[in-house]
Amino acid sequence: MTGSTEASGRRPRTDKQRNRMHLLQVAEQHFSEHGVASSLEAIAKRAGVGAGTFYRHFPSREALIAALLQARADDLVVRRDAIRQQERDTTAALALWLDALSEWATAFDGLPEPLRAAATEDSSPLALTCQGYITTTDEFLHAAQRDGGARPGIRGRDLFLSVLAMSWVRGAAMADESSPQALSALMRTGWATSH
Amino acid sequence: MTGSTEASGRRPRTDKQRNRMHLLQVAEQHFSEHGVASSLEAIAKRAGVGAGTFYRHFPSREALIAALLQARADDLVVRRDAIRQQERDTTAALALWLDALSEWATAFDGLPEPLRAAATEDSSPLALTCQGYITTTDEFLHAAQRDGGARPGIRGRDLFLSVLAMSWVRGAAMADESSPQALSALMRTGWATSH
DNA sequence: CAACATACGGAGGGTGGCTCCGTTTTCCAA
DNA sequence: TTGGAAAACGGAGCCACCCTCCGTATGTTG
Repeated sequence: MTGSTEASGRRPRTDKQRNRMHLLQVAEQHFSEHGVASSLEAIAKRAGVGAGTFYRHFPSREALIAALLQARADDLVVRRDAIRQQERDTTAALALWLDALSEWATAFDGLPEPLRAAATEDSSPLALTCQGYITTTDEFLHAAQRDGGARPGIRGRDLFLSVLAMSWVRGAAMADESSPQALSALMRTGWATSH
Repeated sequence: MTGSTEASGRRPRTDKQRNRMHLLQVAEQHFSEHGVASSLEAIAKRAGVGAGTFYRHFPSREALIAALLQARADDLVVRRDAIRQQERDTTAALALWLDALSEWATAFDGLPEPLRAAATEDSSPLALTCQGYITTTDEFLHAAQRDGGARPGIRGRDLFLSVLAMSWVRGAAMADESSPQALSALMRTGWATSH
């Protein structure tokens, strides 16, 4: 994936690769501690790198987030495939997939915000990622709808956005123990059929 | 309400009142155009007022938002009372109230964000406002639950947060025509009983 | 119309995003 | 091995924004 958009014949310089890796590690740590809205300069400094270098690697906050999520994409694909193979009940499968998505969307504090933006703006580095997961959601959803486990008239996009919304609320409702659970249940009742 | 927390005997200076009114008008306009996350300095400048004056009137963005919402509080109270009197079906009443809340929460772009924060942090100027509406939601909800129109095990707080979440998503899903509707339906299905 | 309280203005300090360009490092070919 | 072109780096610097502080101006009251 490194240098995917570069058409040049020469492979990237080693110091570049090294810096990129290091920045990603530091960013992962920093975002885990302070959320994705925290200072990018702080990350650069913590990585012992100039601001210029940082922005050359990741031109925007979203680009950095996209790069970090890339690493977790594999996990999600694995879970998706595991659900597909192990869970024959399409309704349960959809529920499991939404759980996985929800977990993914709360990997960092404040993550739902840029994800929501990316789900509508095509120009974001995160847009492609979101689009992929929306499609996957659509697949699970269609299967469940075909089997009568999910209401018709709902689209994958709606469910994806709902997951983001619930994850967004969860970030605030942490103080309250039971709200996240209640909200998940409410959402599930929303898409599932009533038997 | 003006000067509610001031215990002084003397009434506020006229220029202060004038500035406050003017700032509120300008802020209303500016937030309507650019959302509640836009620059406060811009509002001060647009109002022809120094930064100091601005912050003396509204020490924080949240304080300004709270003041702006204060004006709309009357509307909501009127709607609440109208629903209580005119709608005898408690389930429909709850639905109407949630619609009203949803409209309120989307008065400005980006409003759900500070509202969510206020719903959990007591120290916010918005906290009291949110708490009041949560209580009202609880009242409508309890009535509906008593009549079997809403599922048990849900709390007003959960519904309030759900409304915020849906409003939050709506801000992004605008490009898409049907998503808001789909999400509202999904949420309603979530709290209503199935008959 | 003092003189006192109150409010105003805007300079200025701090933070953070992002750019630009002189310097350094890497790499490859001779 | 080495010369030099290409690629990256570093951080000074600019801009936008938040917010505070204090000298100045303006109401207010006796």
